[in-house]
Amino acid sequence: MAVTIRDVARQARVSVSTVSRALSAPGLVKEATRQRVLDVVQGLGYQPNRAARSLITGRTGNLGIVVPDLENPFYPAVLRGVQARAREAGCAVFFCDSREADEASLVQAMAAQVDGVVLCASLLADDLIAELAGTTPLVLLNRTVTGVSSVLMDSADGMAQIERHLQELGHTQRVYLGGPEQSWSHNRRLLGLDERTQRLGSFEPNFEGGREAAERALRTDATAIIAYNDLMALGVLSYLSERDIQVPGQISVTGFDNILYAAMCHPTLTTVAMPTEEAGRVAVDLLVERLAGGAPECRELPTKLIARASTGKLRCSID
Amino acid sequence: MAVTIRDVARQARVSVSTVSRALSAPGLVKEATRQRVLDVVQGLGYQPNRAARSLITGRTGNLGIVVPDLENPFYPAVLRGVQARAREAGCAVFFCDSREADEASLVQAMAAQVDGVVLCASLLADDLIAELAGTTPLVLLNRTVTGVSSVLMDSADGMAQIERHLQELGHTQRVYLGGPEQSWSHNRRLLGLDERTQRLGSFEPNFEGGREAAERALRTDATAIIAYNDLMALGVLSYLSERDIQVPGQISVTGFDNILYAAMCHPTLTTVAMPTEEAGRVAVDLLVERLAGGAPECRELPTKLIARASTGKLRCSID
DNA sequence: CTGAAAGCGCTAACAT
DNA sequence: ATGTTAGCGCTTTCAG
Repeated sequence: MAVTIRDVARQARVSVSTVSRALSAPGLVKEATRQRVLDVVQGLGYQPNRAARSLITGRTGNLGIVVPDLENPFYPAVLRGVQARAREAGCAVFFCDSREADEASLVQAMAAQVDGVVLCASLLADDLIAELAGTTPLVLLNRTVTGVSSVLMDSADGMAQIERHLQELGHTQRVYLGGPEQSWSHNRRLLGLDERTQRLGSFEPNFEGGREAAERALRTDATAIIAYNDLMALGVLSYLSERDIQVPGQISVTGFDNILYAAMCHPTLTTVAMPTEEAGRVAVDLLVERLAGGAPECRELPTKLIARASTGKLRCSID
Repeated sequence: MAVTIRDVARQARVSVSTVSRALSAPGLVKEATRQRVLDVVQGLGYQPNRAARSLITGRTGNLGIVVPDLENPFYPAVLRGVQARAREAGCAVFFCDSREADEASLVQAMAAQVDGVVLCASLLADDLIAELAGTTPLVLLNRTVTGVSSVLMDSADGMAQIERHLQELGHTQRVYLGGPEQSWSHNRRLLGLDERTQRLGSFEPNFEGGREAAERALRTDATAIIAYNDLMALGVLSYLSERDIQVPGQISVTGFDNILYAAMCHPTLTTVAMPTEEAGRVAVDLLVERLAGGAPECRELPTKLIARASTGKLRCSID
């Protein structure tokens, strides 16, 4: 069996309560005693049993995060931010990809063994989320529900920046390839979209979705394609390249998220940088504040256009 | 407070032990009683307290995974496999990116609250890993240490397939851009490399590393560049594209891993498909077997060349 | 400042 | 087949 608090107590010639205090309430113990205990702890390699501790305190020291799609590099980036900050707060973090099961049951399952969970880009109904938030401290990411903390990225402004950029380049015929209709991000982006920009359906927010969308987009007379996210934009790029359509010579393309790959593809993708890691960190901050008894809070992080090679000045196409 | 086993017992008019058995040893309880208990459990929304359970059983029902770099799409893919299988086994999973801290301490920290951990592509010394494996059930991924379970992907054969492919295309001048020297995968790939292929240093296994490596590769007279992994290959592609070097017209390029982007980039990348998700699942299987008292075991998964557009027949370059 | 003792919610003997 | 009971390792009153 592993070394327990009793072993430490015996060897340090104090009671178990003193050991406990020396570790979790240093102020309540005489410095000399504390030092002695700490030495023994060190020597024995004692690690408090978390199960026993949380059985009594009701806290686990763990957090959970539920993301919609680990395959979208956006989420691993959020994960990293979450993990980094959680570590600082002394928490370990569970993860779940919600393609495995429905979000609600995943959150519920996690709730049993974490102090709080970060739920990303959830498509659940408002009341369901509110209900979950009643069960376990919840922080939403790119989603809002009244009374629930959330970390937002300013999608509307990001989209507005794209529109401005495209307009400066002379593109009057623009088309937006939409993401999931219920998605908060999609709807926020709509807010930043120029009313003259044509909206085209709702597509899967991935590479394949982008390819499908591109096919539809080509049937319009648009000279600029605004994709819901980078993954879709990549699909668009791939589709156009197959058809030997020059980007940005004939058509300009923009993405959204600034995933790593946006800088690696050809042509490099004009997109909107999302503060993903930062958002992950802030989500943990909000969770921690919540656990400390704070009120729900929303924080919106700025986004920024990254102009790259996939957008260019409008040229009169000759065909 | 949440509903406890006593509440269930009271309402079902049985003792707590019967409730406990009805849930964890169905065979020991009369069907009728069991049903009654289950109904009450359902009605009350009872969820056993995991801390209490693990305090006594010594099991947590949790697994951990430590990866070297979440930014490499390879690892999110492994994560998904791990999570999927872990869910089937009723386990939740913790994750850690080892850029946060050194692998050993991460594993050690996890060990305190999981039944076992999957350690991916570790660069730790053999004896350190063996030591960790003594502390907590461990399964290595793409790494071997005697006496420790591991899931391997056949890198040597994958590399051999690349070599064959390139040779069939007529490339006699080939250069290999190496990954981290201590890395098991790197060394296995070396095993599949033709002895006539030139080896070029050791680079960071990411996009930037690929760009640096490309610059070096261009100083050789190679007509085919074999990159350690896809991320590096993408860096190579980007570098060559900037210098207007045609791929595969002037130089062929191969990657390794078959990350999603390998199919999205331009030209699409010839690479070796790694069974990432499968490996994640197998890792969990091995862990579960280990926990059930099985002996350490190694499992090697096959790899497969995916020929795409970045490789082509050798043409006499005119310059 | 320190110790003794009472549980946290559950499982696993041990009875019946 | 079911009930009783003794802890798992820890924190936290309550006394001193």
